[in-house]
Amino acid sequence: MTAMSRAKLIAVSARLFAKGGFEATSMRDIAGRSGMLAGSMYYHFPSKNDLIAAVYEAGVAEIGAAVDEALDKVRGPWPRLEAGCVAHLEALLADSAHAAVMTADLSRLEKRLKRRLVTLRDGYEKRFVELVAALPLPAATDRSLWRLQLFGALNWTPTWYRPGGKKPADIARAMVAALR
Amino acid sequence: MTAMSRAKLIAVSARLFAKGGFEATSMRDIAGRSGMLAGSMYYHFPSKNDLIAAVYEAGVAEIGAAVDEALDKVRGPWPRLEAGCVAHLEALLADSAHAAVMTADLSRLEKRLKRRLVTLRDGYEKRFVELVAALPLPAATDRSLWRLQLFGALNWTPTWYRPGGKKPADIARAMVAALR
DNA sequence: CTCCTTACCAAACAAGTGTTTGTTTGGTAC
DNA sequence: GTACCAAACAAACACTTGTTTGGTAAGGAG
Repeated sequence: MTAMSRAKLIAVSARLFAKGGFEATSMRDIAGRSGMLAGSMYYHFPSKNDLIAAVYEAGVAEIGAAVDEALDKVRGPWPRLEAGCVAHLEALLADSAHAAVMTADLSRLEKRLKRRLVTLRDGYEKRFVELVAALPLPAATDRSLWRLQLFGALNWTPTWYRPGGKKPADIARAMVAALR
Repeated sequence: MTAMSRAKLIAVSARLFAKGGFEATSMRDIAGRSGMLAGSMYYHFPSKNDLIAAVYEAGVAEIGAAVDEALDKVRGPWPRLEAGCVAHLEALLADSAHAAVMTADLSRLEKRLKRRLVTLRDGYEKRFVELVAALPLPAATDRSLWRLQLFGALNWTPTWYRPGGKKPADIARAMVAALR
């Protein structure tokens, strides 16, 4: 079935992209771990860029769904922000997940592809813009910068996080609390 | 003179590494912008990894000196942390500087090289460990996580910062203030 | 004037890149 | 049983990568 191979390629790609970045991961790497040869992937995806886009889209969909589900259960501005951040960080640090590609560096991708991915990412981050807008923060607060600060701290965690220490959810909660 | 070409290669490499990462920047890129051919660089550096190490070392030295100088002028735990963060962020966002390589991703470098760079980086960050240790924070605060949160927010800024908006120093001050 | 070092060029190397091509396989529909 | 199609293989494409090699102009030392 087409769908099965396609899904497998996306899953394998997500894992490799998250670990090594887009450029350092070759089509042969992905193909090998998916049980096929590099050329065969071009039956499923017309180019590497299209594969990257598909993986990113899957990642955004996954983390977006996780955050939305978490938000549905909670009421009140601060608890909602906290729940969103917990879901966000848990998705980022779950090694088997697609979502980790979201912290990948987009700067050296082709302009068209980059625009597409940035649009996807912005659509996801809109949730957090609204969550921050609902907070009762001091009037002088630059909410845009405040959100970037929170997001930066969360998105930076993959660079230092090691399984076995504090749990992702506890990290996220502590970070929200520190900014409160 | 050896020293001149060497310094030029390091400066050019720093700029390109900061913009495109280590892997995406080729020896031919660097050589071309330095007025020589790729092979000629091997007179100055035995390998690309050695060049990377030299650039990183220069970056750490530069940002370390900037932070130390800023700290010398200020007294009191909070003002000192603020001054350190301002110097840190200004060095990161100054496009001509070497220091921006410090936010580069080290994960896919060779293990030996990575260890060397991590050691350099830890030596630099020690300053901030001490700055945070001196703060009068609530007893329950996890200072290690608190510092990682601050550093993450600062180090993430290069991904969204655009010249023309808030000045780096103001961003750094706002981030310290938000965590206070 | 000769010798030697410095600093570089020009050209090639093997390995790896994304991608294209022609062909083969297994299965399903008429 | 003949057609067709999905899905893959095998091999090559042109190109880029870090690195190596042999040669060479410039300049100072003896």
